Amino acid sequence: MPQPRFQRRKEQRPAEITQAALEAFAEHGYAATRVDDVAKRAGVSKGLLYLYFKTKEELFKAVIRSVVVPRIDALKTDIADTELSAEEFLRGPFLEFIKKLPDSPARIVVRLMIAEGPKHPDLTAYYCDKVISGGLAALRQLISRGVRQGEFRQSSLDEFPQLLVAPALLSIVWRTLFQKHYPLDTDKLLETHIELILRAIKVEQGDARGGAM
Amino acid sequence: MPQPRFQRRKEQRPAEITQAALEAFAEHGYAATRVDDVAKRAGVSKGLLYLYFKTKEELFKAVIRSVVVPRIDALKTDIADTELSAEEFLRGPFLEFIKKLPDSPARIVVRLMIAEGPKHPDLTAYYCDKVISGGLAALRQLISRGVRQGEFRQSSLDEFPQLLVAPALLSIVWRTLFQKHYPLDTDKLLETHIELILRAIKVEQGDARGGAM
DNA sequence: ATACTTACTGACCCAGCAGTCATTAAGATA
DNA sequence: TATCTTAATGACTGCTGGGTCAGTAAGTAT
Repeated sequence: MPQPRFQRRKEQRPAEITQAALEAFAEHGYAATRVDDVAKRAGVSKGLLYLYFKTKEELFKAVIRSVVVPRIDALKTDIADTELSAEEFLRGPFLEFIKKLPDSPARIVVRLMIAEGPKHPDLTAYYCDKVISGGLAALRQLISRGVRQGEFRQSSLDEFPQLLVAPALLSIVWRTLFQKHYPLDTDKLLETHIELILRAIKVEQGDARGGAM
Repeated sequence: MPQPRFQRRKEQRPAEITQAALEAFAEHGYAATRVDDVAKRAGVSKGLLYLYFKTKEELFKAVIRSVVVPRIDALKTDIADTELSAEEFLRGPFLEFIKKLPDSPARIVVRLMIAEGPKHPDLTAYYCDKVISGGLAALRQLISRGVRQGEFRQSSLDEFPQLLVAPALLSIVWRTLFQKHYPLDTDKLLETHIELILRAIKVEQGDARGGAM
């Protein structure tokens, strides 16, 4: 009794296809990936793919959205709900969060957004709104809390929360381009960064804990 | 009397073509740019372009090289030759240097490298060697000098000079993607960053810990 | 069973583009 | 001026790959 040549699985198809597309885009980038290749990876015909996604561009947007939404929501609720002090949060959950980025699908999304973003203004606006504004607002809130509670001195950091994540972006880019030519311990880099920032913004106590880092 | 239909200008052509290509790539990215469009921008026929560059990929590599080489050399000699103290150098020439990046062709090169780098290992190796290693070594040297002369305390920063330029990378990316949705004063961001880093690594006054560890 | 709906297939179409080459004319040489 | 070299042209080609659609068969209702 032969296997049926295919199964009808209307529900799962879109997710399977975006997952396959993510992998293909990760390897070749958007422009150089053939729709046919995505379909093959998903174990599906090209025709079916076009049944779920009107164009290659629509597929691209769906891929970005599928990765982006869950992650940023996690960080936002983390910051809102935590019991930790601002410093503890930065050293703990926040550091863990940015450490994971360079090996997560976020890496692929960042590369895709940088490469293709300018050609897709609506997608960029969406990304800006969902990821950037939301994420930065959450960080700003965290820093303000630190200032309010006397942990941190007043500084320009709450005007530029981007500075907290800049090294994460660098780590992501490094991983995609240089890691094998020029290895970099991104975990340690990110730890060092948090350490430096905290040293710069913490209110000085009389403690003069000036040890090397 | 009509203008001659074209002029023979063997010397200038390559530079004109790479310049045109840079502009075209900046607008559409590498893959989506047609060679014909580059030729038109350069005021030249496609055939001529192929006389100077064997393939589109060769043209791409030439573009990257044409932008990258002069800039990084400038920074390296600056650091080697300066009379300034390390702190003065960071606040002065270095800050100026990274402030210029987000509006310079470097922005385009960064985008192109992130998008296409993984597909061109030899180019990435070249870039890594010329730009990254060189630039980072120069920065490491600057920091070490600061430590040696008692300006800076020993820190992990000289292990990760990347942290000095991470916000510049972020500024570049921000400019290419979000600037019009979500304006950012990158100059001020970079100033803030230098300020924070210096506060973190400067030996505190009255603190006599020198170079020895 | 039988009829019916629709998820799914894959051969096909054709626009668009990298790369070629026979031809043209700018400018050097004498 | 006549001759030669080669920078420069642009029409042409072959192929790649996005997108289509007539047909097929999996599942469902009766």
